[in-house]
Parts: sequence; C-alpha cells; structure tokens
Amino acid sequence: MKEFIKVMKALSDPNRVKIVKMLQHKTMCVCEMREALQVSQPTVSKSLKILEEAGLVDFRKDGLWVDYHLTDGSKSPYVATLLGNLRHWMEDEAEVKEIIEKIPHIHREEVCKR
Amino acid sequence: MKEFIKVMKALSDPNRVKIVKMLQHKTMCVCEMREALQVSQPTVSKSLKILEEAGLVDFRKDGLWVDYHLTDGSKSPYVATLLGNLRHWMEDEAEVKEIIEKIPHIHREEVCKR
DNA sequence: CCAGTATATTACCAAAAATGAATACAAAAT
DNA sequence: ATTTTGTATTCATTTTTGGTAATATACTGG
Repeated sequence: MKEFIKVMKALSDPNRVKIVKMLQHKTMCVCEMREALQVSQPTVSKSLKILEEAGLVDFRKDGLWVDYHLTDGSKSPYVATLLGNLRHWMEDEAEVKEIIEKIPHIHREEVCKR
Repeated sequence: MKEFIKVMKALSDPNRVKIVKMLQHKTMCVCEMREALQVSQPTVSKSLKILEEAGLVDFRKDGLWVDYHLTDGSKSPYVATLLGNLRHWMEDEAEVKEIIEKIPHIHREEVCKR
C-alpha cells in the first residue's frame, strides 16, 4: 500500500508529471529541466528525488552532470503500468505540449552556467 | 492535466484507496464504511466527496441512506484505467484484506444509530 | 590545491490538505 | 410538527506540500 501511495503522490503534481513527459523524449539533466519548467534548480532537484523514491526515474552521473531517465518499472507493477499509460496520456494537453516543443531548443551548454 | 492530478490526489490516501477496494465488493453507505475503516463519519464523507469529484465514485440516495458505488469511469480514461487496475492491485495487502473480510459482518441496521 | 560549475541539501515561508468537534441539513417515523 | 437518524458541511487546528534563498557537496580543469 505504501508503495502505491508513494507512486500516486509522486504523480500528483503538475511539475512532476511534466518531468515524466519530458523524459519520455530524452534523457535530461537538472538544468535542462529547470529551463524547460521555468522553476528554480532546487525545485527540480526535489521533484526528481520524489520521483526517484517512487521508482519512476533513475539517474546516471556523467561528470558534472546528472542525467535522469525513466525507469523500466520492473520493480513495481504500479510504476510499470503508470509509465506505460503516461506514454499516451496527456499528449494533447497544451501545458505539456508547450514544454515538449521547447526541448529541442534547449542545449545544455547554453542553459547551464548560472 | 487538472483532471489527471485530481484523480492521482484522490488515490494518494490510504483510506480513500480502501474505500475503492471496499466498493469493488459491494455498494455501501457511509456508516458501513465508517465502521469498516474505524474513522469518524465526517472523515468518510469528506473522503467520498474527494473520490466523487475525481469521478471515481457516485451515489444514489435511498431514503435516509446514501449508497455509494464505483463509477464505470466512462467520463475519464484515467478513472477507467485506474479503477480497472485497482481490481487486482493490492488484493494481497494485509491492510486491505482485513477490511474486506469485515464487510460481510457489517450490517447497516446494527452499525448505524449512533 | 584552487576556482568554477552542476547538483543536492537545508532552512524557512506560504499555500494546500488532513483531522476532529461542532453544527446544519434531509428524510423518515412518531 | 417534532424527534430521530444518516449524512454533509463548517470551522479551527495541525500537518503536509511546493516553492525560493542560502549553503553544502561533488566533479572538472588549471
């Protein structure tokens, strides 16, 4: 039950859902997401931690950057199912579309350094 | 997006999930759920309102009683999918099983009147 | 080692949500 | 009409959450 609740809570916030939707398109680092979402870096970090603890995302360190990606959900049926559904869910939401369209124009080298 | 968040939030609370699991077995009134969950009546009512606003449950008045039941989710793909998944999800959770086992022993006529 | 950069963590604030007591409302019975 | 009973709502209080600013940590290059 606790696991389920954790996953539901993780997906109960617009920014976190947007992060998931972005990561469906590509692996991203924190500052890229920061730029896409237009929120502060700590806010992104915190959201990512919640998603990570729910088993929705994982990361790999690449030098100074931390690249986040969606998990395969193999550790939780809830995660697997919801990540699966989220592939098609909300594809037409303006809020999501706007952000997805930004992604190709965000380049790590330009966006960071703050 | 707002609709999705509402559904996720509604399912982010143990008592509300338990209510859904109970309603999978039978239509129930507020005081029966109160007895099964061992919480106050207003708490149940409020939980039901949240579930209702998310489109997960609906009710029918039967004299003094208000019988709640799960919806068919026809108004929201999120609801439809999650209610579908919740049919098998958490069937083995001790927390849920205990409550489900109580249901047959709860009789409206005895449980109400307080 | 030092400076610079990306991320994480901490501390704190405001807004939202959960909780319980009291009250209001509605339907039925007397 | 009044009382009783099941449910909904209100209100005050506490807890949780989401956000930013400030700070700490970790990696890189000189």
